[in-house]
Amino acid sequence: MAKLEKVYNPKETEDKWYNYWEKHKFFHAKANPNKKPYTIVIPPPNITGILTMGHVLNNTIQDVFIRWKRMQGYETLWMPGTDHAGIATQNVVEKALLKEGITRHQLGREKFLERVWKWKEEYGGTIIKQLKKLGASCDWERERFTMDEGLSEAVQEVFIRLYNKGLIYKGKYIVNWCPKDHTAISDDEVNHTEQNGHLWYIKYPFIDSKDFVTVATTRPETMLGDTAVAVNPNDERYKHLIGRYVILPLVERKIPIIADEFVDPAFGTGMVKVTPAHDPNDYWIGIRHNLEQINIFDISANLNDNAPIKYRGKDRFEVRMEVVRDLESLGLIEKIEPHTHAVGRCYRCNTIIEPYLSDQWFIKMKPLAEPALSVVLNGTIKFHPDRWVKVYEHWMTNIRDWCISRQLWWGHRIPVWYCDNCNEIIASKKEPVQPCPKCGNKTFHQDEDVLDTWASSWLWPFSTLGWPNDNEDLRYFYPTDTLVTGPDIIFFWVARMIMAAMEFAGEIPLPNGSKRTKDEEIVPFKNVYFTSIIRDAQGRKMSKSLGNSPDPLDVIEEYGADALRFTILYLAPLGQDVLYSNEKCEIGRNFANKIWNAGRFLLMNAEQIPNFVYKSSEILNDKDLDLSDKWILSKLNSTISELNDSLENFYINNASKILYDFIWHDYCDWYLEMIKSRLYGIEKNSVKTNVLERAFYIYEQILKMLHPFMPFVTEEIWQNIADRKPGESIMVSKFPECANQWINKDIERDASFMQNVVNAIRTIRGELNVPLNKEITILMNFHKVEDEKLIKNYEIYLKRLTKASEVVVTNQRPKHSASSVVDNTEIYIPLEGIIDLETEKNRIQKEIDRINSMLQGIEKKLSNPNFIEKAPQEIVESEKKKRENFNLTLSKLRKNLEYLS
RNA sequence: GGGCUCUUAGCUCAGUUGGUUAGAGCGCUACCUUGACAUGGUAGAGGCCACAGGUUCGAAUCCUGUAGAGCCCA
Repeated sequence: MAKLEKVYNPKETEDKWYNYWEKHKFFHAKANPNKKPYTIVIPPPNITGILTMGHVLNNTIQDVFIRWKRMQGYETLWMPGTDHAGIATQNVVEKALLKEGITRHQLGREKFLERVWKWKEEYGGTIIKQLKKLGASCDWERERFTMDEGLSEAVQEVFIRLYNKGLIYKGKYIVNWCPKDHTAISDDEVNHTEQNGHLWYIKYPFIDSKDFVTVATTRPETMLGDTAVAVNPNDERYKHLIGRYVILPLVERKIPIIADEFVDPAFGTGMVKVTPAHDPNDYWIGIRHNLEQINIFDISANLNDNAPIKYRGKDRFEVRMEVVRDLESLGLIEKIEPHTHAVGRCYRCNTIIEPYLSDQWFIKMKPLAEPALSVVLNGTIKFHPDRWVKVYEHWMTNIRDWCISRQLWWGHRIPVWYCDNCNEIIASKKEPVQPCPKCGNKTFHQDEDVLDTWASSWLWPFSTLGWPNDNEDLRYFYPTDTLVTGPDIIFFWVARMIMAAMEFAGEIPLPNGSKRTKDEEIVPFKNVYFTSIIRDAQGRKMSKSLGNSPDPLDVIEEYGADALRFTILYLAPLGQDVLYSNEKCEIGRNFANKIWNAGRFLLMNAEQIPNFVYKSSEILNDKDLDLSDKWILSKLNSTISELNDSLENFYINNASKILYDFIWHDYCDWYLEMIKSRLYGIEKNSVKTNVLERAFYIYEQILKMLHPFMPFVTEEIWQNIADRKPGESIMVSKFPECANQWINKDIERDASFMQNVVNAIRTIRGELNVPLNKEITILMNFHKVEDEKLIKNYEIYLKRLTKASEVVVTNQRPKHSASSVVDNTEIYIPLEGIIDLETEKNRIQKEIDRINSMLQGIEKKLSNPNFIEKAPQEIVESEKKKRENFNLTLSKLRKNLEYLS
């Protein structure tokens, strides 16, 4: 049999077993009509990314579910892959080019894309390699990429169908423009932050008098694009001005004063400047009043030729100061007030967003949102924790159209062709071969823009399985079961996946070929688990600039992947943030070591019994059972049951605690300590064999339960405790099931009585400083004969666990002894010469006080007639029972105290 | 402005449908290298469950309000 080192060393085992699992294709799933499928799609990490603590949490949770279901006999697919991340990837490659002194424009679109693909081949797999270090049991043979041929086809297919359905349209609209990335971004890619700024009050003189009006603005530079001044139609102060004209200073443009409901009379002066091309609200005012839209910026937000000559080519913030100076010199600044307001920034590069008028493609979201909202509200899709339903509902009911075009080169090019002659729009995957339906021309050019990256990831749950092409895997593995993701992408991704699925997945045939009709057959997943956010020990978000994000690979190197996995699950309650620091991984490391050493203990004992060989078996050896065995089997089975319940209900953190407590405190602290009595005692070898075999069996059940959480150490030990054939693995063994017949509350009560007696004696030893090397005698005066019988039967345990030489039953209270009362059984430890009377008296007095205060609480309840009358009978009864017991205990304690005096 | 979460031991947090002696890990104190493990064992100290009302026989748990912390949306 194997010999284990004293301390578990993860470095020697992790890569070995990961390679073994891959070699035997344990991660690979195949459609199997005889089994139920269980599917998870990975939230595709960005190819520019490296593994973060957030990924560790997210993917560990997925791996736990996947490994657990796989062991339960499901055909389990964890679909992996990566996301092409349009802006991020383009930025990375552009930066690399810049080092060579070239821009992407010098290189040209085609050559640039070649470079991006080359970059992707070289570096794009980093995060995938890192996931393997973590132990992720993804089906790597199926790995997908959002720019794969198949996924690209899905994206084009969806665009064309939605376009033909009238749900995609193109138009000149004001969008969020990033002046650094030179692209539009969608509403939810803009982060709003409060910022200190100013409110400038600017005078606009009337065209026909020396008088003026005053407008207030936070962005004075945009006045160069103003085409009106607006007031609220109900604002009595300004009613008479409506229809008059003012001269726009610096520009000398004549602009009207108009009335629009949108204007808030309480803001500033109640008069606002209107810049339809550079403010979303002004844009709609402009549409309503048919105002001219004057774009004053170029794509970098420098002033363009629509601005007066002196400002052209200059940056927007430089021009802001210049405009203010120029207005001041003309005496047109009335005042400047400090003002805080929300400023939108690009989520990728933090540049301040410029509302910008441009040609963009949009998806009409309302019709897609309705069915997607109802499947969440009616519970077909469940969120964990469920409070996210409200957030989802709010967003879905106020949904706005999705700007899907991006002015980038890296991404899915929009499958739209324009007739070179008449600009007719034709949506098509390939260049049209038919002449233009409008003018008959035969040459076309494709739209220059690409699609938002999320326009491919929203199809992920079915595009990764081959959609739009029908196939067996798609029919079998769709829909997926659980999605594990961060709440920060609930709108970007989760909501849109549900919308896409409700629109398209109904057409996927069921495995038997029939049509999907029920919601639960169409939705992309049944459960969404929203993970916590990992913060540092001070509660700050992990960020590059703070340098407070540990590299998970360093952590794995130092503590082991199992330790990291277990620790992060142990720390992460559902829906709450996690405060993480590397030292906390000691929880997981120490736990792994504890389990390791329990295995080591069993193996060492196996050597002591002649001819003992542990043969792994699903069958429990139930010969020579005693209290400790029945107790641990009862505990084992209730643990299995609670563990499965916790996992079913997504209380994964609770699951980790259940395992920790059972393994450490029940199995190691009590059970292994108790079986030592028989293993080291005078029992026959056959008894020792039975006891040890059972201990091994329970241990193997433990390893299996723990495997989804700590895959490496459990595999390493599992392979060592018995002879395993090549190709066997704990990861494909059967997950423990609860055997109800072993759960026995009477046994648990008896065991806990004995444990309480042991604890009471240990407390005496501890508090009176009686070291373990000094053997003691235990005298007991029993309250119940059954308890007396019990202790007599199992006095070997009592002796071993308290280091006592004998246990004597007596009804005499000896002089100079320490005492305790457990379930009204009195325990005396004669300590002549050692015992400090004062210490012992204090100890007993403290116990008397404690019981007394509890008793008072109970008396109070029982003396309340309302309680007797209204509380359920069994509660009243149990309180009465408690009162009786406490009174009895108290009288015994008091007698003991008297006796010492 | 609207919405959501959190506030329990020195620290980080459990406490899943109201009745437990309110728990764990870390940290702290004392003792212990005993034939799995010092990455260990045994014991101990430490809590008016943020505050104020209310519902109830009974509230850490349900409701309302207040204060503080954080997040999301506009």
